[in-house]
Amino acid sequence: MSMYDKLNEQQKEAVFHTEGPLLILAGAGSGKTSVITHRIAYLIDEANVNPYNILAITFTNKAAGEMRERVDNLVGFGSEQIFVSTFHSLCVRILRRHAENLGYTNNFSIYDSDDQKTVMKEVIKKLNLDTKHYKEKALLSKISSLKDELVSPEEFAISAAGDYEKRITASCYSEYQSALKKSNALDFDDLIVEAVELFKTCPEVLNSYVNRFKYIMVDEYQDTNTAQFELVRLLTGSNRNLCVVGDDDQSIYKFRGANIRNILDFERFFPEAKVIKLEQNYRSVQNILDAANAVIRNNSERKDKALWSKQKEGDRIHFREFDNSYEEAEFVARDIKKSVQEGKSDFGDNAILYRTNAQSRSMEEKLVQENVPYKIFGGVNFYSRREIKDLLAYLKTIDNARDDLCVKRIINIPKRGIGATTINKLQATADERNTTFFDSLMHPEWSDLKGAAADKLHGFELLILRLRAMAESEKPTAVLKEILDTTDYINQMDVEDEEDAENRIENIEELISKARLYEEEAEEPTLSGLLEEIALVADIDSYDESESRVVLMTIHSAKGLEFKNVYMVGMEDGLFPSYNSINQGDAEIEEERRLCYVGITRAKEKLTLTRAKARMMHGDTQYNPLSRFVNEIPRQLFDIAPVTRKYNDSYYDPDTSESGGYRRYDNYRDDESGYGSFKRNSSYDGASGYGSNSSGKTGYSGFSREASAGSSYSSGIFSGYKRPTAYNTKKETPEEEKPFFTKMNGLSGLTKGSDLAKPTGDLSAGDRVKHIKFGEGTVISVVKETKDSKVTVQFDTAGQRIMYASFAKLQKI
DNA sequence: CGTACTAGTCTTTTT
DNA sequence: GACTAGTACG
Repeated sequence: MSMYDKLNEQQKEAVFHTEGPLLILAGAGSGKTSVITHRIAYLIDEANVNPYNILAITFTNKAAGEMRERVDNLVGFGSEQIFVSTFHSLCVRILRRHAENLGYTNNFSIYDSDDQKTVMKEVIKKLNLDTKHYKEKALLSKISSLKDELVSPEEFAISAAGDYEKRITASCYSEYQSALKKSNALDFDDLIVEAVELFKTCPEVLNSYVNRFKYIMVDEYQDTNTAQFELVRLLTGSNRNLCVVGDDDQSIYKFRGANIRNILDFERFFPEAKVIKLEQNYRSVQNILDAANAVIRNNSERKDKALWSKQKEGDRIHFREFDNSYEEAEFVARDIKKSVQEGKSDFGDNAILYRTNAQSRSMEEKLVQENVPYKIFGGVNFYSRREIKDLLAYLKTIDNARDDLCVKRIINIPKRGIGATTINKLQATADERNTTFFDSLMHPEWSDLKGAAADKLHGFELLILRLRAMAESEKPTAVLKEILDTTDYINQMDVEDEEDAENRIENIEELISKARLYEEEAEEPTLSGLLEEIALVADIDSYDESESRVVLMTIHSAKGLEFKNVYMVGMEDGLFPSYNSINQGDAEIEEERRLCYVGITRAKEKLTLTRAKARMMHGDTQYNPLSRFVNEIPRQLFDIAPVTRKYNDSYYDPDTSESGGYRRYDNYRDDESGYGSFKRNSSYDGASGYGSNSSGKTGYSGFSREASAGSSYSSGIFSGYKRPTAYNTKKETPEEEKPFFTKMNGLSGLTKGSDLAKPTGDLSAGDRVKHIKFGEGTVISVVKETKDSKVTVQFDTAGQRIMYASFAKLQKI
């Protein structure tokens, strides 16, 4: 029996079709990954294709790794030779090699969105534009979509000629590009655009890649934009062995430039293309599939498909409605806990999916309270934390001398007495002489700076030069440690309190272990390589399905994943679909609907939809009607059907209406008394017994993004918590490598003011206490330490925790 | 030059 | 409500 026997007819057809263009329309859960990996195996084993000639492009690094692993299991050897990568890392690899052809050096920096903003802000200033009217974010998003469509600054300038606003945008675009180029930097979009540019201007370079990549596969093809398509088209060359896999119903990245035409027009570009539809779903039970089909049916622009399954009917879809988001979260947390306790699932089988990252907060709070282990993906990026950005800016400065942005970021970190005045002078000189900022600071006399100011600059210059020399021979981690040592960074950080300091130190440790991991795994570790890897990771890349923790993420992030139990929370019009899409029109609603379809089809066995009648948004309470998508699901599929209502029902009265009515959206924003903005402040929260948050000013700020159940977390400050991290938690730093920071005075220099050591009242064993996050509990023991007391508390619902009294804000009751 | 306070923006989604 | 950038003042 061969490994291809378990494939169905359509899947086999796709696997065995090796020559010529192939479009696979793969419905959700139709065994798409299996087809891709088997096809690669078939190419290697049966069609005698050299693995070296295969290129597979995926959406995330995680998907790339998985694909390689699965191919590895199918073919005996050679899978490491396959080039599996994301669009962005593929382009970086190519560009590093040929950067000179485009006027960059091969150690170019990659700018993230924060960097982009900084650059654009300077552009706006330089062009003397009104900062009130011209927002860097809006300009950047416009520029980004131009790049997605491969429109150059010059081309856009021509098309903008007659339009004043457009002309302004055009000049910003052009200035922004030259600023990047001067800094030897590329933004995310440039990676693709410049690779295409390279191929168009250097046919011999393109040729070398066409010769190498004789067989190309693109996963999640519905999410490619015009630039990415062009790249693939060029790479395919005359080989024409391009296989793309996608599902137009799962296209959810239009806002990022994804062009649905790429899928709809594939056959126009490749008239000889074979098209195969995979319509049998292997993932979900029939009820879930029926719900998904019922929702997506309401979209008009789609390739016709009919998902079917041989699976059993399964559970009904669960629907629950709550008064507010706290009750919603509490239900989900308890429902998961119950399911695990009854042996129906493992924590890791459960996923909580939401439309916006902000919704993770209330979920997190209740999960902590119920002692449910979880992991949140997305949200604030690990690498955008201040201390991490600082250290990376040092590394980038060392790596790429032309990166003005980074130099300016760290020139006064830690404080060296080099202020805005000096920086402005140096920048002016740099502009005048058309050189880099660093060059300018090496010659203070150019800017008429002497005495103390010049000395300080000289000191900084020497530091960077020394570190740069060190980087020539030493590993990135050694350089990183040297930076921390010489700048005394840890002790110089200005921190809010000890907890903040702990947080940041852990983040820095995390960065070091990430660098160490990179050094161990990379064939040829370099500083540029490390920085590149950091720039291109996604949070989701660290998802490990073998971990026993509830997964929290946006529906966008969940694409491509599957879970036994899925909770889709916040099913409210205004949240999902979002206000923006509702105001914009049908195309946007259809995209939201596809998102809903993606969410539903993540579930294998159990799908639970929840909705809160009242929800805090932007600081005030919103009363949103039930999501229209829930109404699109036939009521017989639910265990408890939602109260149906018509779209333009009478207006909503929170006091009398049982489950929310529906009001038209026309100008809801202008009409203060209208839909959506009933301010009732804390009275509402108070009534439901969840008002605690308004009093504690720290609110959730000390909250972790990762937690684990059980008592294994009983050492270290703020036990029970792990800091936010983008990394695989399985790879803990080995114990013996940890003491790195102990030589630096630890925390002693960090503690600011005396309020930290102030006792929270004398606690002793047996006292009943209340904690802002864990609720009530009993003190087990109190251990006095030099500055503080370590208190062990047995919480009624959140298990046993050890915490420092002064930070825990324990209230005696 | 550095700090502390204020005002504005944000929350739709991300490689 | 939370975070950030910008500004006024010491």
